[in-house]
Amino acid sequence: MSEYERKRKNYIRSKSTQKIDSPQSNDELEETIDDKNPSMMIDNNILMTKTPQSLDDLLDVDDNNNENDEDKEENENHNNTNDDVDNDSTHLSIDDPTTTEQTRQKKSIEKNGPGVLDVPSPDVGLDVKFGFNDLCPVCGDKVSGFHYGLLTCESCKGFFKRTVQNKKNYQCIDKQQCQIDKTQRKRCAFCRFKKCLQVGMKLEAVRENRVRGGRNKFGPLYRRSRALRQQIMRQHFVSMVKAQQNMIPNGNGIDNGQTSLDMTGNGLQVKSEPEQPNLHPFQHMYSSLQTTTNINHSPHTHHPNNLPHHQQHHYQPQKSSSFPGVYQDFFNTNSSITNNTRLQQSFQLNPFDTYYKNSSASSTSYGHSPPSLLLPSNSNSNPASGSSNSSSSPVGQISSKLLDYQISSPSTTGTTTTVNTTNSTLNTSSILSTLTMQQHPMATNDSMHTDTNNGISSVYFYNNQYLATNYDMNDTNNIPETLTKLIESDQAYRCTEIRYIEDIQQIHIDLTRDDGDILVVCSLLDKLCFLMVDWARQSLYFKDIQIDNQIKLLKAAWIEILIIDLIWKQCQQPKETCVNCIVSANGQLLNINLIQNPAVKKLAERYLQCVNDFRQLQWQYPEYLALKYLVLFDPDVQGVTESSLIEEVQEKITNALGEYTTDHNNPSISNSTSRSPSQQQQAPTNEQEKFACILLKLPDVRLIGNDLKKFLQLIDRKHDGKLLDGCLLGEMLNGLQSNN
DNA sequence: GTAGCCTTGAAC
DNA sequence: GTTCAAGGCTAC
Repeated sequence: MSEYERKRKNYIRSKSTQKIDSPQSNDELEETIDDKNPSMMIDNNILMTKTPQSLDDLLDVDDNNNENDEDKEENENHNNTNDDVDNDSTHLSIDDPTTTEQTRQKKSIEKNGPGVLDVPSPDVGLDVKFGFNDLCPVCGDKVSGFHYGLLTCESCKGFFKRTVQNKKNYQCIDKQQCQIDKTQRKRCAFCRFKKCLQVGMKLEAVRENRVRGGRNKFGPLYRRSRALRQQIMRQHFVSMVKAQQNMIPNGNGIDNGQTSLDMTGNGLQVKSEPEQPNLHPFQHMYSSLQTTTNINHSPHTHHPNNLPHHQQHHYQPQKSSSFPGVYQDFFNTNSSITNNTRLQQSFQLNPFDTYYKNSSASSTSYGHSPPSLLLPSNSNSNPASGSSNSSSSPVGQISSKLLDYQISSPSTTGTTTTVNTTNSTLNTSSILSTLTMQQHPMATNDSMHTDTNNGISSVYFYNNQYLATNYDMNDTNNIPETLTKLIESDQAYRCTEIRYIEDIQQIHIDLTRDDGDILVVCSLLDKLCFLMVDWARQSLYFKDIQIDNQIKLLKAAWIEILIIDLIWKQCQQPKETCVNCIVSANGQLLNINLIQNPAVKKLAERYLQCVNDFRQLQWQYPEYLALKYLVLFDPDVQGVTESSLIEEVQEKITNALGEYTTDHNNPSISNSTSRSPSQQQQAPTNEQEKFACILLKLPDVRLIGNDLKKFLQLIDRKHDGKLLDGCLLGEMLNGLQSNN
């Protein structure tokens, strides 16, 4: 019997001795509140007195039942209190879910009246407890609880503990890419441990002094993880309920706006077994989200230098360390645990580093001059091109021109806006601070139409790179309001962005150069940073956040947003036209076979794989936008003070994305006629999984972003920090440090 | 070495 | 007092 089952039985046993009508304890209530979005609580209260009018209503009912394991059962018991449900029925929910479900639905109808059906508890209807909610992200075995930062099985917990405590040094006899699952997890300890780290298990949670008992400092993070998990479960549940609606006879498969599940007279219809989803990806998504929220932005990052003093000796990845080998390899290859690359500079771990040590002669010259960058042809669009700038770095000097232009660009509104710097402790010498405090020149319709000869064609040309070829802007049917707003906000920005596009498009990258044309690449990235900040500071919701928090969010998310933008752009190109090529932001096709640095080439290959994965998902413009916002609005970013507001936005967008993917993933619903032939050939993704699959790509994006950052930092270091000195890219690369 | 179960104790 | 995520124990 697993620990989980034992606990479950113990729990049921303990419940059997409780009074049925015993009130919920304060602790339980606090935990319930703590794990939920406050808005959900309000909705739940409302739901107590009204008929659910939408799936969201139903969802919130589900949420009421959908606590973490014990909490969930707790709620079930309390929800059933009025029904005088005995403990046998609770027990039956394990052994005979069908019977229990029928009973539950009957009781639900009796309790709520006709037309109101409680959403089946995941425990009995969706088998969440034994589904994606309980699969170890490392091996897929059954989860036994939170261990070292995330939900894992007992064996991986033990394995992780043994490895860290005993300073194991594993080796992989293959290519360090072994499949880790329940049956094969013993085969390769190296890859198993690697996966443990990749999914987010925390080294620092293993106690150096081996003190038993007690709780650790991750409590709040664990709670947040639970909240995220519940959020995902809710979305998943919406997908299934909607899919199920479409399958119900006489349901017409059409959402006529009356989305409440009126099962009057046939309460068991909903019992028709929901299509059992492939649940495993959700577990990975969950762990990925944990990775997203807990690793890189967490104050408890894996990085050794962030560890408590008493644990530091565990993680000194220096050659003389008593803890060598495996950690060096993982710090080297697993960027998910090495966000703060600057702190790693004392040890050589990165393949980029090795390469550049071996090829220093080719990487130190600035001899190649990118004329389009250093001397923007359109001097009119750069009124401050001759401005003074203290930056002496090549990229910094280039950036200053765009920065000066942006700072000096007049507001088209003709009004003066006071920037909200309340409570701000900004370092106004920072480029990012300066940019975020700028009043944004809002778009006007004129900006699209005044220049008939150049403007519109450019706008269309440019927008065609960003707007989905398979997305009809006029088709706003079934688009959640939140996403509609995002789209409007994004479109407004695209009109202003045109000012910079020409400058970007003039860039030319020559990959055949010995140095990979790194200066030009950095310059392009630097400009993209400007555009990204420009985009963010006028974006919906982001404008409402204090500027110092805006800066922190941007510094945490910038590279992932850039990568998502690039991937999106590439996805808009027919696959056949860019085989083995990266579609650069300047429109250039970069053949990765021309990349000479093997590490960079490998990174490029991973990027293209990621692009391919997104292609297969057939993600659409609203989904792309939502993903960017989800990356940007990360409440776990270190030092952010408006976490609840940010989390609120995150949840809002998550819900909207879930709703949209459910409504638009069905090829018959989405605008399949406008898909490219290559897209039509792609097998449509299971509609119940698309939401998860999209979010599942975020860890990949993060890994690619982290490796890219490491690469850029190494390049900069190779040039004594002068390559990116004084430019926005350099500032972004320094991450949160400069802001703390 | 693995993995299931047990014990512990700080946080709640 | 309860919870739950640590470490420990031990059969395999």
